[in-house]
Amino acid sequence: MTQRRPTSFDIAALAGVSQPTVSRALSGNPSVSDETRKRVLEAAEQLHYTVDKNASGLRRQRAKTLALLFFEEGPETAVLNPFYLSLVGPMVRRCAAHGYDLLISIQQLSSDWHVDYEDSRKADGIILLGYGDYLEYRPKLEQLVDRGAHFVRWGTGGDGQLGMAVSSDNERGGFEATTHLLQRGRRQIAFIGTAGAGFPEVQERWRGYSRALHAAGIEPDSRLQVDSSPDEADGRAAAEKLLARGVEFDAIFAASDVAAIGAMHALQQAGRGLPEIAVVGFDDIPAACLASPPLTTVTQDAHAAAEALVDALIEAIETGKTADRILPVRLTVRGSS
Amino acid sequence: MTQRRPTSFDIAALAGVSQPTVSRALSGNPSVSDETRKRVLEAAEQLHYTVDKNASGLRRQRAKTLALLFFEEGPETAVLNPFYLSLVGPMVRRCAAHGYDLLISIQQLSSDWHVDYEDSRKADGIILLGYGDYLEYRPKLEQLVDRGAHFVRWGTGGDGQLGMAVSSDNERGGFEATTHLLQRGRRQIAFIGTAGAGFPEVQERWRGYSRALHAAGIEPDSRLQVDSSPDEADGRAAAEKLLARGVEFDAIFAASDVAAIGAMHALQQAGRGLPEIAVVGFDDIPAACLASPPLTTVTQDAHAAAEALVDALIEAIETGKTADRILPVRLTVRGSS
DNA sequence: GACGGCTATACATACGTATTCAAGTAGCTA
DNA sequence: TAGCTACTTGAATACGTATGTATAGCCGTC
Repeated sequence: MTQRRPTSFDIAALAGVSQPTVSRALSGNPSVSDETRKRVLEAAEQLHYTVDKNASGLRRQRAKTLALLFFEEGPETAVLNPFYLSLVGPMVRRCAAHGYDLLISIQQLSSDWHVDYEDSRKADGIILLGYGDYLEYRPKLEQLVDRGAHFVRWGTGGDGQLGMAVSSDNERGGFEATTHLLQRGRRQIAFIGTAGAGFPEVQERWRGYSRALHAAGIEPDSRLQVDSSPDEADGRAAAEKLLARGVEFDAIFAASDVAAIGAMHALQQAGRGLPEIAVVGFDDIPAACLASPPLTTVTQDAHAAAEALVDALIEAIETGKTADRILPVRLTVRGSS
Repeated sequence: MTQRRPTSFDIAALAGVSQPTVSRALSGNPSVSDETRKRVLEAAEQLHYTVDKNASGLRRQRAKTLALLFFEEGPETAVLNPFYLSLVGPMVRRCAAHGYDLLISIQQLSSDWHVDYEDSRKADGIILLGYGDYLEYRPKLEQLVDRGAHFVRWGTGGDGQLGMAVSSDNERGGFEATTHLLQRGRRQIAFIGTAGAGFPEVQERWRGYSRALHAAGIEPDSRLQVDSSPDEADGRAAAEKLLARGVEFDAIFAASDVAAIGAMHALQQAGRGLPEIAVVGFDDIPAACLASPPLTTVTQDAHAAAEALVDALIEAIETGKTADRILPVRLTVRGSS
């Protein structure tokens, strides 16, 4: 027997007040007397009343919901980036703490995602997660700005980029990882990752790597750099390429954990794993400590990242203030170095 | 310059019809003439009109949204189960294909999650993800049923359980994994996992394991079974316990990948990894193929699982039909066996 | 040619909330 | 006691859509 769910009128009747008073009491409006508020809350409790999201959103033109947008370049079957996935939990919790819901969506780059969410009032703001160069998406971001939409993206900010950005201190991470390897006595440190244009984060990591080498009086050797996307097979191929080149190297700094793990596999297969060649990754995905040896890596704090993204977006929505944020990183030393 | 977003009245004015006609034209109501529908669609396109979710949901008392509910037993910092996380992507896509949105939420077991979602009309149905025994939550599920809520859960169904269930064929998976090890010539196969009451899935996997042993004329040995939760450290501890018992064994079947990887680490540390002791896991989490050696495991098809959950729930919402679903599993042989 | 049946559209309304505005009450001063 | 303020509460309304009911036009039939 499913009875109709209670409305604010039912609460009002039970508490002996009017519907507007119920609304005010529940939303914390200070003009309601303590005594009345107490009666209303009791009535609401008793009837298991909860505010109707649709009605509330319609009335106040705000959904109290954020949309999390995963960019996707490959086919539909692609696995989502594990670091991004690890942000989901903390984001949901942070949203809940602010009284927001989180809506998840995956979008092909080619689609009309820019009209989807903000427009249909399902969400008050958008969190964009996707590797790559945001310049490519600039026209879409411009549309968002035109429509007065709020959004944050994960990635490097600065230099005329649109909207807010939250990112790790990639340069610092690259510097620390490389310095760590130098301190371990490594001298010929290879870099796996696509440091070219279009991958600003990897580029920053490379700059940190380069700075650390210079600080130790070493000139970066272009023969020790191999392009690789964050992908196990790609990392493996990159390491094989390095081995095939015949250039001596005693360590690898990979711009992503997944590539680092692939590289370790290739090294082990060639019989040149530890202690001959040390490996350091970047990201600290959950699988990093499951690898063997467990991967030394630059930890991006998923909690901090998730909270910064959510906080920045909600602040923009509610106060209009916008500011980029750069999060500290930390080297996590495990067995692979 | 952010102008007001267009409503169905704006479209109506532009197309020279009434607002109801716009609504009918856009929702595919057959009583609208083709000619009129065409004009309406053009006008909608021109103004970038999209239906207001809140108003629509309020009017039709349906949100066109599903809620994905992660159960959580530990502290707030706990990492979400990787298999569940890998369902998120496919679920989102499947929901989108049905015209639904997906809302994500994490709930402590103790909280009032049962009133949250369905009740506030944020979602038309709930997908429950969480290890453990649903009997424990029975009172909450009963409340959901009482209120006429729709929900599916991932886990074993049957025997008087409430609501719909979708699960892998756990018994079959256990059987295949064990048979595979037997075919590889292994005879003393240990089982890592809590097979007792309260963990019906693990229990089923154990039954498959047991059936395979019997089929080979082997009696399961209770000294070869160790409890373990799906956790790296726990799996490691379980393997150490096995080693300490001094009972001979030449293979391990672990009821979860994470425990299997932990066990492999313990074995390697003790110098008793491959080829001495083979390991097979269950789940096929993304990290399984990153382990070294890559883990042989029982693959639960995340795509199929996600689609089955979403399809079952939407069918229940829209047609009222409910039916449990059991998904086939498949052994993925990698290096660890 | 009147009437029934059919099609396509318009009119009116309801969904449940939040907020504006008005009104009522009590407390206080002159 | 009149008048003013501060504090609560209620009445009325709007948010944008979907749908039940009514209406207008049209065709065909006896």
